[in-house]
Amino acid sequence: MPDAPERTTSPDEPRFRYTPTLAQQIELRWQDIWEERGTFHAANPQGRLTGPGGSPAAGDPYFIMDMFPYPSGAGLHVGHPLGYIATDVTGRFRRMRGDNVLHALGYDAFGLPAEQYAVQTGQHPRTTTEANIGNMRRQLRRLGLGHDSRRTFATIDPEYVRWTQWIFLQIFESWYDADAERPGPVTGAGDGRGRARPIAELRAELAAGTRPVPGHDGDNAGGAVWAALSEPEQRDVIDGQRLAYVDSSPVNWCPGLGTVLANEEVTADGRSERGNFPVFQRNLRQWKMRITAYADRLTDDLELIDWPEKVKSMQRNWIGRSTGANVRFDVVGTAEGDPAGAAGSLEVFTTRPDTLFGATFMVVAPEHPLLDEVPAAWPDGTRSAWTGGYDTPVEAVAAYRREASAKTAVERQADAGKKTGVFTGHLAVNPVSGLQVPVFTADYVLMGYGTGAIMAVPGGDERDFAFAEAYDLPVIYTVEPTGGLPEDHTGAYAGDGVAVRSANDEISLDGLGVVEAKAKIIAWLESKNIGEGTTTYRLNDWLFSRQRYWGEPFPVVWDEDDRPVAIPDAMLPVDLPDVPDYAPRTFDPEDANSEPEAPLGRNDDWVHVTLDLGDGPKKYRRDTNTMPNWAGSCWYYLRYLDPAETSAAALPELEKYWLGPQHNPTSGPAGGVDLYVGGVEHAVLHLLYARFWHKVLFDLGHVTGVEPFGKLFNQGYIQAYAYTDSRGQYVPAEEVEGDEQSGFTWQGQPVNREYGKMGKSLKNVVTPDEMYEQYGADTFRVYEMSMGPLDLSRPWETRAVVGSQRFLQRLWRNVVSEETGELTVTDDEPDTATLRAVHRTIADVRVEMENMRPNTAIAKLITLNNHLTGLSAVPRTAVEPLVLMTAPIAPHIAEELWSRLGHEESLAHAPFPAADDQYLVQDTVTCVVQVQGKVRARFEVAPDISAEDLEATALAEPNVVKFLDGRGVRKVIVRAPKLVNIVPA
RNA sequence: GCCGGGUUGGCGGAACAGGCAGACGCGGCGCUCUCAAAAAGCGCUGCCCGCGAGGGCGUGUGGGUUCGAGUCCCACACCCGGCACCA
Repeated sequence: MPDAPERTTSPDEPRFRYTPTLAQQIELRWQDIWEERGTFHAANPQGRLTGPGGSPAAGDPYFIMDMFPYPSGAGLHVGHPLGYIATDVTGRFRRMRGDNVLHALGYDAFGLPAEQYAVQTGQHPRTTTEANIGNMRRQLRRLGLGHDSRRTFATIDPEYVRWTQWIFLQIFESWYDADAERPGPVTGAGDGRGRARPIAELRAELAAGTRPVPGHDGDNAGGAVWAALSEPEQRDVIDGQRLAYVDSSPVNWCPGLGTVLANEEVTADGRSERGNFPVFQRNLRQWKMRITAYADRLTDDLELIDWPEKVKSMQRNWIGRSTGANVRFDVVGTAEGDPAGAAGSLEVFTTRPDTLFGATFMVVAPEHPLLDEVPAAWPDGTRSAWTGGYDTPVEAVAAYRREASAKTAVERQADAGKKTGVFTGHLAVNPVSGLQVPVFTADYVLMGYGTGAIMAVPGGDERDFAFAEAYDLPVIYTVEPTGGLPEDHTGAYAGDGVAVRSANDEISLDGLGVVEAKAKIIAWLESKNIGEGTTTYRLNDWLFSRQRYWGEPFPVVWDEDDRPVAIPDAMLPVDLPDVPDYAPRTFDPEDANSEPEAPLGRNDDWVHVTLDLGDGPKKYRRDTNTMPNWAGSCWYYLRYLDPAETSAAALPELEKYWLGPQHNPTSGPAGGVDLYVGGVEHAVLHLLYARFWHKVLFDLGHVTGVEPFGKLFNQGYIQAYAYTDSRGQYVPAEEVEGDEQSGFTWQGQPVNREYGKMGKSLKNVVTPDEMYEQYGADTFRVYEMSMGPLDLSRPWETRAVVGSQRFLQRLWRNVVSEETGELTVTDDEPDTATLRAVHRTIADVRVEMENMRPNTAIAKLITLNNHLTGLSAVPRTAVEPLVLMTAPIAPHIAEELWSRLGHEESLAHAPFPAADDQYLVQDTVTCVVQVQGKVRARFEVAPDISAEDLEATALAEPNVVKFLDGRGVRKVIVRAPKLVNIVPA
């Protein structure tokens, strides 16, 4: 039986009780008043955006931001607004403290789900997306968020797209000069060198001959080498240096979605994060961004920002910096009739160059180019176990490569640890020992990391050891702990120790520790020009194109030589064309050999154009890719400064004021948004990409700080229980009865409880609209904020919401008569106990709010409110501070009470109460007496009691005497006035 | 395996800097008001023993430091999240 006692106003309920109906009236009215008065308008230091009533900027700028929503068609559930309420509470608090608070909300509206939803409903994505934004705006407005409505926008707005494309072109028209001096803070081991510079400067330096021509030998003095190149050759050189570039390399192709994806959008088991389709590695010509040029700065500058350690470490891991050396091994032609002859050299990356003497074989990834040619016959000494049963290396390698490419990421992962591989027939020369070592190919070496080849040191690496064991390869231990390895030692030794067996005629590492040995061998390798110290990253360049309709078109056309040409700024934005069909061309998810087909290519008139880009009308082909939806979220914080600005993405003066380094007392040297709240799911996606773009913009002089987000806060998620019946079907959660002890039932039958997300299919969704209806927005806000600390995930429990409602009802009743609606407060002086309670609460609530702990702030407000409830009459001077302190959390009821208390101005800008110290001192405090650490007595004493008096009083306590039980006193610890601890003899 | 976070009543959670464990809320129990119920108000509510005064136990487990440990140190177990054959 559903038990749903609808809580509506019953006839005999007092007329002026704070009911859901009244709450709703109050809330809607104040929302209109705020909007009319522009209460939450933040004032820019200059220009058209001013504060409430046209006021100029005053107070410290404080920029607070949410990760903006993606307007899906599903609507909101009660979990979504959690972060928005939290930022609103903080913003309202800071505003009352006198800060100039910038808080607004835009919409992240391009992307796959919006497109899929549109395809499903058969409407244009713009239509459905705009409808979704409208719906979401309505639901959020009802929450009473104190946003500056003049500053909202969506990433699909043509003016916004224009600047997204402009930033793309800034990146396209830049290159990374690793030697250029860089302004701004120096972090990590960095030398403050390396920054993006305009391509025009590169071209000028190449022409002037002050810089060698990349990829072309010869002395470019006077620009001779450069001048000798043809114009197309020059353009190829330039295009190869751009921070946004097109190249053909292995990318993630997802036939099920019909698009390529960035590494960050592919899960560890090789599937698309969205849709969970298989992803295949394919060589395709695609746009990339040279994020790897920023790998060091992206790692090191994490020191400058106040972010959760978890997110910082996820970014560090993702970038995956490791230092070591590249070492080149000569590869020898071996068998007679080997067509390859001397096959040149094989370069490996190692973090342990000090173990070079222990390299007894080598391994290259199956995709490694060395395998394109292998010896025709097995060299002498080839063991049968190495050949995989094939007669020639050619067959063996071909078979292994086939096998490896057919393996999915899942299989590859499942096989991790189990070593497979095959001898390639190649032999290489260990440059320090002179030994010829066999070159294997095995899939435990990845082409995408380092050089795709390793020197295998089975004595020092577990994986190499496992391979050596499987293929019967020699093991040399070159590092031993002091005292040597035990007789029965088996497996690799990867621990600390000193080098042994590591000497030749020219160099000896023996006796050196790992660190010293590394330095020495690197110096030696460099002197012989067979290797050098280097740093490698797990991070790869960011794949930036998508074969989708619903995204920003690239502001680039291709000329008749098939080289990219930027669209001039004045011709931006490049709008999305009308196409007959905007659905992506998707394929059988398993069909790795399908080819991406961009929907923008379906409009010939749009694709093939004649444009005058400054050198007369010419024929061009437009780029038919679109940008990933991360593009819009990479810079939206800048647009809040003034979304209507037409001369720049963001005006420098505004950027400096709101985002620059030290723009307020708590802003750090990197500057950035003062508080950025959102879920942790974007740790290596949006948050990494946005930092990258920001650094490019910094290098090019468009922003003054090196980081976009000074402080990041990850809010927890609201979870919910879901229930399944005996067949495993979900049943409506709101109709389930019972509890943990008695068990849960639905319509009389026992059901199973699960804990997790809220979702339609789980039949446990609770919507904000239901909460507005049944309790009002203020109660909903109080409940969400009181559930626990903001960074913790916790279960939603609708029946507990009533506690928050009772609090507000009691607060209402402390000011207004439920019977008559008249004000009930008195102008009498509060008694001392009340004054103390008020000022204690003020002092505490300030601290809790400063530290973003609304849950404990609410607890203290409730305590004060309950104290006032117990009084025969509530003094105005006691309840007014309470109303003000409640305002950030429950703003509507607070405004209403404030206005009924006779104040004409909104309290949104009223000063937050300040505690008067004289009421914070108690005239008595409770002293606790412990005997051996256990509390045995307590009594009231004056706060300034002397240690001697306190000790004497404590020792005289009857219960203390009883527990001392005649034993003497060994020691007395006195912490006047609160504690005495007596240690018996 | 590595990295990050966590484990406190029936439930969500408090506890500043090592000093009264369990604030506040939900739920539960009792009382007041009421013809009755709801709402509201008041009181109690960690577990165990005891009529009571009171006592014993108690913050995942085991040890340690300390006059005193939820808090600090060591070891372990379990849970959540991330990464994972990254050379």
